[in-house]
Amino acid sequence: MAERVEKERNAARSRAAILDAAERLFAERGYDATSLTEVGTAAGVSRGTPGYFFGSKAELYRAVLDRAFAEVRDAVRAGRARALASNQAPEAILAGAVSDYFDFLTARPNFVRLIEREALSGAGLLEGVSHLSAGQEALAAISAELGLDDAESGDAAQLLLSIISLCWFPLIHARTVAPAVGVELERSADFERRKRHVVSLVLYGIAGLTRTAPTLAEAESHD
Amino acid sequence: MAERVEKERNAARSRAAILDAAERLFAERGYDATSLTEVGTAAGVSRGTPGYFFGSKAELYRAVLDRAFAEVRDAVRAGRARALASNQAPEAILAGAVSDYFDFLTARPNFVRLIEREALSGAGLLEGVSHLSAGQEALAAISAELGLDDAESGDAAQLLLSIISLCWFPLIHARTVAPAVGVELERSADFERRKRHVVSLVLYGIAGLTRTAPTLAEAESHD
DNA sequence: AATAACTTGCTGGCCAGCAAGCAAGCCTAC
DNA sequence: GTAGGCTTGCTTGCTGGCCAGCAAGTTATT
Repeated sequence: MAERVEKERNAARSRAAILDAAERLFAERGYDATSLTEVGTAAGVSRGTPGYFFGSKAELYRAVLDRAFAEVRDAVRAGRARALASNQAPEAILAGAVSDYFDFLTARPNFVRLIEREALSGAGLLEGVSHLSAGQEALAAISAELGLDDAESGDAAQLLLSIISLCWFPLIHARTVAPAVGVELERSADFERRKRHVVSLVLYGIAGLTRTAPTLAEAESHD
Repeated sequence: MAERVEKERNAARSRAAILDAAERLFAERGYDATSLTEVGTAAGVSRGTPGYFFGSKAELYRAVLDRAFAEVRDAVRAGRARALASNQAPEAILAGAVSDYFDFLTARPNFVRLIEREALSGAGLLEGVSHLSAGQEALAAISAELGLDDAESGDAAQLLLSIISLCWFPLIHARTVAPAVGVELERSADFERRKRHVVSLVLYGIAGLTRTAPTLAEAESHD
């Protein structure tokens, strides 16, 4: 068998391997529960190499986050450009965007888990990161799509947050809350059904929200 | 100064204080990042007392989860009973339930964070816990409320999961995703606005979903 | 072309620090 | 005085950071 895998020295390759391994381990087990020894082993290098390249565990973690955010930001931009280029109706574009976002997150469980862990840890690192721009771009896109002016963009932000909530949640709670309320999310067909439900809900919601004009305060009928 | 606060021996009191402190610390910092020394200090007992009462760190954690779940299950039952007793229209009941659930979670950040951390850690402990019953009860309530029979209860489950997603997310991501997309959640007025949006979205969604009869497959207009 | 001087990728031993768990013992209420 | 509530001393295991060192290049000099 080919035991002669790849043993030539290659800093770029090692760095990338370490980043990959660290991203997976940090996402799966969390920062504290991941040792640099494990990262090194998973990356096919020695215990000391992660420290050699990244200085400290904290800096390695930071590097993992930076790379992940950069990837997401690029994807959001690409998706927005694609939506702008197409000449579909606003509702179809929205439906497509929601569907694409759902798929995007589903394909990147590491990213979702990393952010989730960050949120639980106080999110100190996220504040400085350039991630905000991706959200702002998405918000502008949705406001434009729905034809809302600045005064109403608060509603667009609320809607965007709802879309994110709906796409995000199944990825975290596929084995906790979802089965507890009778939603299976084991097979990909289950995820497809979930996605269709989310898209439908968002579309019906938009229809209702835009019908009820500027502010939607009077939709409330409770206490 | 009154250094003589409360020094009488009281096992029940100490147990409860340890559970309270552990719940807070586990929720805020996570399992790994919380030491039994910290739990003891926060509970006003010594380093060794948590171990004395609960045997091990893992068993203490388990006890924290059990107590939290029991509280939630009771709250769900109480809320359901209240809804059944009232004679409001289905939509009003749903709106009230969503609003109440939103408030319930907002008042229990520890619970939300504990479950979130469990979900990220593989959720081994949640499978056995009696938490499932709360979800099933809520599901039955919603199905009955919307007048869905068993064949359609899958849609009710999807809707329930959406409601939970929408109420859950702002609590986790008030300082991460929410500000990134332009939704402020700092003050309670911000949370009120968010709650109103969620209730509206759910109501509009229900209107759309129930209008489109048994299965809502054809609501899809994308790829 | 050959060799010496130097850089860079990577390893593994060492150490300080901290956490969990155990066990022996102290203190208080009965 | 004794049982149970509670503390404290200690062990053991593990982690991250530091560092010395080595080997595989790379550059400069002849």
